[in-house]
Amino acid sequence: MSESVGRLTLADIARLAGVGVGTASRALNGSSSVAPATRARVLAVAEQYHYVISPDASGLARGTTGRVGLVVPHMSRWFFGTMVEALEAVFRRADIDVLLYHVGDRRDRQEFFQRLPARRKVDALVVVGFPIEEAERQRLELLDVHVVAAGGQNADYPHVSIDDLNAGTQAVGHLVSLGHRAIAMIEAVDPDQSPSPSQRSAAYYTLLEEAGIPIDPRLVVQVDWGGVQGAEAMGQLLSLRSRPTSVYAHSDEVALGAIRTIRRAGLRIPEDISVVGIDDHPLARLTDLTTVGQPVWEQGRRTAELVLSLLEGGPANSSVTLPTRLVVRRTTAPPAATSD
Amino acid sequence: MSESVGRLTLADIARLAGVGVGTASRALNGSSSVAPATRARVLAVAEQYHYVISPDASGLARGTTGRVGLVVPHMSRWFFGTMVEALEAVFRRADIDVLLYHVGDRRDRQEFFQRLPARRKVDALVVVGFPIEEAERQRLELLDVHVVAAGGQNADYPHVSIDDLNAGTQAVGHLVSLGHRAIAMIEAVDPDQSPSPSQRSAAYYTLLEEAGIPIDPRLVVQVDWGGVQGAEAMGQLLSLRSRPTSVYAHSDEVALGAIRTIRRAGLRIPEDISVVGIDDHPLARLTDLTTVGQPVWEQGRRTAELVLSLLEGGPANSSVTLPTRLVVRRTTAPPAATSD
DNA sequence: CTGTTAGCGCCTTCAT
DNA sequence: ATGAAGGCGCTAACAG
Repeated sequence: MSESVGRLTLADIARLAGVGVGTASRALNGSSSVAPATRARVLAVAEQYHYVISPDASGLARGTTGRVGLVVPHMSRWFFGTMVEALEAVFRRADIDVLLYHVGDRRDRQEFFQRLPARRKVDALVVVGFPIEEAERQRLELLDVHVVAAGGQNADYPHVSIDDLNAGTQAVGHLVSLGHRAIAMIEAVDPDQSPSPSQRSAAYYTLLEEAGIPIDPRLVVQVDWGGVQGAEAMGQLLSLRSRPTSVYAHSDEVALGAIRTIRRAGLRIPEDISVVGIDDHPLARLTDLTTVGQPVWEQGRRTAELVLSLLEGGPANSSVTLPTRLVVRRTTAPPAATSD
Repeated sequence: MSESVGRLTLADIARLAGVGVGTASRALNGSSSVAPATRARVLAVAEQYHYVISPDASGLARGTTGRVGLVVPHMSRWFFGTMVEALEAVFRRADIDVLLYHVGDRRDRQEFFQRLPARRKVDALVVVGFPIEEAERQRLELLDVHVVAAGGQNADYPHVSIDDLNAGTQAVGHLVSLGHRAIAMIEAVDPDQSPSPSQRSAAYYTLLEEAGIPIDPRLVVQVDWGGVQGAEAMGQLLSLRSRPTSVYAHSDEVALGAIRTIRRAGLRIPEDISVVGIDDHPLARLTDLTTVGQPVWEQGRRTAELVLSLLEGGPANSSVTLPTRLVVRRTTAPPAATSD
């Protein structure tokens, strides 16, 4: 014999099992119309020779890739990592492979949409955590596959995310109802994204207005996403003549940075200053940070399920908004009584 | 005309450009032997119709997949995320796609090696951050592709990583040279991994012995990887009759948890207790944690390059060990003078 | 340099 | 239920 080496093909298995390639194929794919005995024989041979069908050849003939692409702007951040984990988990169960596309900075991103490296390689694309611009959307059409967005508002595509406006309202509302009036906000923007007007910020303005609290522009600081930036922003806030009694940060990571600065300045939390973030990052629990939790894993899971549904011809208009919830821990309290 | 809809094929492009499929193929693939004018024409047509070659069909004919698989035990942790980012960056530049396989817990892992979902789908496999067991190694042979390990000692495969023994030595050595003798160690083990005897622990024992410091088993606590676990371990350490003057944690995340417990207990760092970790996690900088930095991105980059080299027929025995370096910040200091 | 022709490994009618 | 044959989209070897 000569095929002791090299990869066996379907034809080999068929011959070895004494059937035609057609039957072999059907048997391996669990097609209904195959005699149980025949199937067993084929399966046995395949098993014995450690044979598995070539997904690429199969896909070529079938017209599908069996893959989905994930476009992610960050990998080393909890939110995105968790999201990817959830997505992968669902896709894996459906026997779909995950192709990873990292678009770190603006250049990566531009190149991704220009070259479209995912062309002809995926059955669907999941965009995680950033809004698609119109020009990008047009490029994506060339992919000619389903596109869904996860964890970011993307009006153009079916998406699953949280209600940022509501999340922000829960955070700021908590501060307001605690009696705070000098409420600062640290806006976190992704330096590599178009600085879209955040709903998390909108919540702040709306709520303060409703509470009859005049907006003090000096209490609003905008920084790049991240702990160090949060720390710096807080430094700025502390240097203010009339220091805020509370801080609303757009994310826990930023909040943690702020907390560090506050502590270093010798101030106590929450006695002197209250801090609230958004996310319910694992570190929030560790540091007793009051925050607005968002179901990250769930967002990933639902997104993947949405994709699977679309792949099976399901309706394309089924976006999902998941609830967030205020998690009160120990970085918030009523403001200290002052002689103001 | 009829092919205004549906995906164009190479044959279409060839016809449209007035050449044979062979020439079209060569032109698109940048093969040398094609008249500049001809190539230009083909490229123009392809461009005009937004045509790109089918990677799967191409791969089928060529015998390669153009993909590599990444096997990762965690996605939401900084170390792994960064690693993946680095790997992806290099592979992308080489026009190689990245298939992601997440093996979270032991069951995932077992299933991965049992089913080998990557079979026939990748040209190489990169195992990130965990040691391969013998049984698993045998299964991997069925993949019949290059396997390389990143960020973990895998004697069986070419790998790039740091020298854990050395890293630990730098950390503990720092404490010893500072004058500490009551040095505690918080060992971090991944609950989903085989609890291999860590070199980071070996460093501790060796160094203490060399310094003539008797080993006190109560000063060594083993916990699952993570901040909360580190915090708990520290609680245990603080409840000891003779409290340690310093703590060596296997990772920054664990160290940060420990720090939290220390602060909560009303003790000062580094005055009352020194803390040193390993990794140089971004948070370490934010929190002024003394640590032993390891070049994570670099490990990923080198690993990917090693893979590319292997794919081009390079030597298979070129493992790489990257240096770590002590980063002294503000959580370590000489022990307070006692009347001991 | 370029056109033609076999495959690459599998799926899917179409008959039987 | 099963075998035979055509086709999926592309590459490579061969003649020119």
